[in-house]
Amino acid sequence: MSTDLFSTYGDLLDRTARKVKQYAQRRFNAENYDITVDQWLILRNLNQNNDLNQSQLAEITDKDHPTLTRIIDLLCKKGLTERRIHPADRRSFNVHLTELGKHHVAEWSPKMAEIRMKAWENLTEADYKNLKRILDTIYKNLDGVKSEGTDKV
Amino acid sequence: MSTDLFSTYGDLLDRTARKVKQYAQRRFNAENYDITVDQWLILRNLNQNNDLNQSQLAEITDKDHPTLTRIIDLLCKKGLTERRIHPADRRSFNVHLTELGKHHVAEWSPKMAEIRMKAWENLTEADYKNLKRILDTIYKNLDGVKSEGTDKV
DNA sequence: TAATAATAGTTAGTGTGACAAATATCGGAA
DNA sequence: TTCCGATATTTGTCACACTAACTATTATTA
Repeated sequence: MSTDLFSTYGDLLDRTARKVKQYAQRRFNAENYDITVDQWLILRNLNQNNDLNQSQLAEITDKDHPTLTRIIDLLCKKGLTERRIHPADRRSFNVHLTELGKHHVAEWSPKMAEIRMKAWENLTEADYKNLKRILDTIYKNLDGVKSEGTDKV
Repeated sequence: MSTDLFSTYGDLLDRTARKVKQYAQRRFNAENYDITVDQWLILRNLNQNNDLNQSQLAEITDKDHPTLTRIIDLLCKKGLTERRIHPADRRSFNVHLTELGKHHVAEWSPKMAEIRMKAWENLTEADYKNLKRILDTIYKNLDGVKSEGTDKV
């Protein structure tokens, strides 16, 4: 494969991901939803699977632990989640979506879906499937190669 | 189009872009290249088009101005670039790739290309073209809608 | 049981992104 | 010439990503 042709896919991905996030955030702000895109990701996952501990939540949402710690801090400050001590393991917490949290997820979900759909104008379901396949392949190609060539570090 | 099907493309994009960046950064570190992925993007663009001012550079690289200011600060600290006063406009600088900067671009480029290619295993040129078309369409769909619905903000 | 390893989570440091506001300068109109 | 709206860059603040180091707790095992 030609090296040149593929040389900038990383920048392309980066700039598109940023655009998507930025667009969503602006729409959130416009609706006076006091929430960030990443915080919403956590809420959405908690809504489907409440009372996970932070490690499980980090796994599901592809966030690293320090990042998740801070996001949970912010969500707790807003009263949308709370940390409940794990009955059997005092090292870990169950992250619990509060009633207020559930309320906002229910209230905001329709608009969130609408906001997301904006990106798909002029694109088809086949495009989506292709995109998903390609991105998943890229992810897998680069995943789990943490130690490769890192002997000098 | 079904709303559910497309609901998580944002997370998919975000996580893939992060993986690509993370992989590249680890390889950079493994090679003892004292540079970040975003700094490299700037260097690469300067190499093709030296002595742009920061606004032009921000435009080309899709960085906002404050971010670019800080990246240039870091590159200047490393001696890879320097700010030269614009002969006609004292508000702006020409960002100049130094000899050291040029040297590193030349030295590092082959490895950078190799690192980028890793992501494309099991994928074809047609996949790349599709990916580019889809991401560009998404970008355009969301671009220039800054003010839409932002009346409350 | 005491020492050790592994796990859950937090904190700190650096780099980046978005946004708002400040500063300096430029260019044109009154 | 002076004023005023644009332009170029910087600074400050908050949020997130990644690494490394740290605390507390649990599990292992000698």
